[in-house]
Amino acid sequence: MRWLDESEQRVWRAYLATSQQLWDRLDDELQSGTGMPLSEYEILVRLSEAPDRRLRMSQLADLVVHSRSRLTHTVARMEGRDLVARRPCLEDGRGVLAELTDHGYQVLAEAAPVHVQSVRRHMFDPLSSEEVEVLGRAMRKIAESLKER
Amino acid sequence: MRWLDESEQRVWRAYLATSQQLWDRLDDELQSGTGMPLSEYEILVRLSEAPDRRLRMSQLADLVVHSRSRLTHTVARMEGRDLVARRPCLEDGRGVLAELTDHGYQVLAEAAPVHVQSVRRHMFDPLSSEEVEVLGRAMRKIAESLKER
DNA sequence: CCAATGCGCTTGAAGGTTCAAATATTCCGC
DNA sequence: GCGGAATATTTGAACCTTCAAGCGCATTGG
Repeated sequence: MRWLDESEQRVWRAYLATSQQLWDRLDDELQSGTGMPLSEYEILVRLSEAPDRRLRMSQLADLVVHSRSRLTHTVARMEGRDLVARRPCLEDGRGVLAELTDHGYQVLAEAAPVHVQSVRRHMFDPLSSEEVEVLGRAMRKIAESLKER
Repeated sequence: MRWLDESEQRVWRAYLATSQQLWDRLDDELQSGTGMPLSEYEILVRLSEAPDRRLRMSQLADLVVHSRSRLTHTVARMEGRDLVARRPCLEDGRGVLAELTDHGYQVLAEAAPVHVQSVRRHMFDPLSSEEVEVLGRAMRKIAESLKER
């Protein structure tokens, strides 16, 4: 079995710590600007981009990388705040559609600039365009490899 | 206010989704191999590297990127499983030292190969050495920039 | 000295996520 | 069509994290 060498170790730890810190910061900035956690914001974004602002629960879960169960609970809470609504799916009686409400759209429209600014400031501004490019490629390669097995 | 363009958008989403999936996968593989979540494993690692296998609670919290409160609760649970012990800090009566127990060390030693293999497989194997290098640099730059404000 | 303020950590409750099991519907082979 | 396996989602309890408040020790300034 092969261990990580010094420099791999450094990369791995930088990645691990920084990815947490970055998430925490973006989440904080969004929450203090809008009261909404980043994980819920992502749900609004995905719905807003879908045809008729609707998606099946499981598609949505995959897009935002949540478990089915987590999404069910989260959507239930968001439904209570009138951000999304649930509708039965006509093509498949087992399915449920989550739909962005008008109010949800409003909230999203207010939150978006706050979030975009955070992302720009903390992720893109510190990096050269070459670094951004390689980072994107690296993440896509990792994602690709995660799909196998 | 400047929005993200197409390609920035792609990078950002690839980063966001993949970093979650990667964490989930590493966590799953560690848990199914050892029963321990990755977040607790990280605590054992940091303690094992500290002089006398001890660290102040707040240093440890910073290293693993947990809130103080979260660390208190987690260490309490781990203490119950005899992975760590708490000792008073002699230099500062307010402080508490978390110390790795022998049993904790054992558990760590068994878990480490499982985890290292996951990291190698899912993070390093898919990337060229140039990509690894740039990824490390990019994450360090982001971390640096997060420190300011 | 010793009050006042701050720091390090903990507490308990509220909130969110996971886990295993339940429900309902569809799909498949016969 | 019908029974059985598979799929989509939900449920509720256990578990973990966050949040606000609290406790005790340390430090500082008068």
